Amino acid sequence: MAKKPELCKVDDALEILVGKWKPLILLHLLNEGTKRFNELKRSIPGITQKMLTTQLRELESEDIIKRKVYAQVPPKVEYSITEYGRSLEPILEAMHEWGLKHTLHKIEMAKNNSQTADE
Amino acid sequence: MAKKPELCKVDDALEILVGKWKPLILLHLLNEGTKRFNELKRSIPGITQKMLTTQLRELESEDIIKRKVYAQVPPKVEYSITEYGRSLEPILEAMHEWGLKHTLHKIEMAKNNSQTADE
DNA sequence: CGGGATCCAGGTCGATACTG
DNA sequence: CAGTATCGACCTGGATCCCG
Repeated sequence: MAKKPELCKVDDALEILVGKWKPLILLHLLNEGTKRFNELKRSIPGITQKMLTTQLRELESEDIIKRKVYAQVPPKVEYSITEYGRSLEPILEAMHEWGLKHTLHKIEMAKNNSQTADE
Repeated sequence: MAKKPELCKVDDALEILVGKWKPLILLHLLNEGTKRFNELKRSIPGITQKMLTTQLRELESEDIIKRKVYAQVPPKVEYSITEYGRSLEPILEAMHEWGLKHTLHKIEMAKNNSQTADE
């Protein structure tokens, strides 16, 4: 852990990951490689076209994903993880593992609280 | 990486960490142990009392930090990381390291873009 | 097919003032 | 000292409609 709070770069990493759909988008591209726009849209139930577009654009602007446009009709656009973006995989993995434990931890906390409340 | 997107728990971890001041608060408590309310406030320039209070309350509700109140006048309240909260340290560390690299990566990208623009 | 443009609701955050 | 209460600005995200 860095000893100088004023040099803390955690927020820089968070900015990349924060966004209602970004973790899911990254998960799909990491697991399944290249995907087209509508493939992604179908893979992520509930997302709107607008949100998919904006979140993809934000990830692209940070060089996390790559956008490849084919000059043809009908249009074809493919998205994939960049080599650089793949460096986020361990962090996402760690957060997922922690999230799993946290789910169990919350159940434990709820049990203890109800016991205390019963006394 | 989990193969089932619908079971992705990254967002659960993200929810704990997201908040304008939470990484900084955690960093201070991880590095320096127990701290009083106003000690934290002084350690984090720019934060308001309201924000410090609400972010501390949120972290406390997830069992990440512990709040100890001394029944005395003037009031004295101490905050510290819980054992459970300490399990976040590797993730924060990884995000900090990634953030450092990302800062350099952005500089590289900016160089390449300006070169391309010059052509 | 893969978007862009617009409008709007809800939440986050900051400034300020007050309190036991 | 360690909060709480209130108000308002800003931003994110959702719904909807249009376009090459």
